[in-house]
Amino acid sequence: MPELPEVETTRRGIAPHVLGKRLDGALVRNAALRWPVPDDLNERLAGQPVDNVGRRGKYLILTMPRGHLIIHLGMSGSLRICAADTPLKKHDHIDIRLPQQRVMRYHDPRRFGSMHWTPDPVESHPLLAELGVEPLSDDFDGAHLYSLSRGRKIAVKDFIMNTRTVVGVGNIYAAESLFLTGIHPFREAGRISATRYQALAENIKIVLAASIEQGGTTLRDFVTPDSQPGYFAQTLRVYGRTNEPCRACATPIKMARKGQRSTFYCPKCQR
DNA sequence: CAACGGACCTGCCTGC
DNA sequence: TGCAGGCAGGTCCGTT
Repeated sequence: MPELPEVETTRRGIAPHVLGKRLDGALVRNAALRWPVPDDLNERLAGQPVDNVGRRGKYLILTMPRGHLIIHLGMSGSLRICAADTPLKKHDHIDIRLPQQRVMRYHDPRRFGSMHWTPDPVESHPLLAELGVEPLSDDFDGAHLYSLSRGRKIAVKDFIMNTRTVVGVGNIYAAESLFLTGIHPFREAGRISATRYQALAENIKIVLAASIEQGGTTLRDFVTPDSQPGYFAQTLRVYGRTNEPCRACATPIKMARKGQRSTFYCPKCQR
């Protein structure tokens, strides 16, 4: 489900309900996520106030005096704030218990998401330590993409989706930003000019920021913690638009599969 | 090293 | 109506 805009939308949604609150532990109904949920999660969280609600790439990070709760939503995960006695839906795996009988409820049908606890500096956690730059930071620009890509034969779409290159760019926003820049998704990363990478970096920032403004992209079931859908889907130019006319030149949008993933592009606008 | 495909898991949609 | 097959927003890991 979530790429960076959906995770950021989730972060903003939960923050007012969680920030500064003292957690009353966790209720783990199903610990079988992508990695096992720590069996002492309840004891780790109990009684601790949340000092910060942050994000690194697609990881949400709740910082407490004794450590950090790290949450990844995988493909189908979501968080929702509700009363503790709200009837359970299928795949409601974990409740993070808040004051006054409220909970932050983790729902994840496919269970590709995960939850971790670390008492160490969060950036040293193995899953975060090797992550690339944040796309909306000043560290991310065309020069960064250009220098990292020299000598690489990988397709540019795979290159910008690699979390060591830059975090947060998933299948939707990779396709969209390449369309805006007029770059074919299968072009070799090492054979793209500095000028084009400058434009690509700018378009990645524009697309991600615009989607965050719209509350993310709801394709099937993404909703914010307050149960609102995102509205960026109506802005998509190529993703999911197979055979529909290109918004720039009316050529039918192509869909191609590479590995397990679909990619969408305009065969005329993107070279 | 870099590149690529498989793996994890459930739900939903299509077509026979 | 039932069932098989394909597809889905991520990313780690093993193999070439």
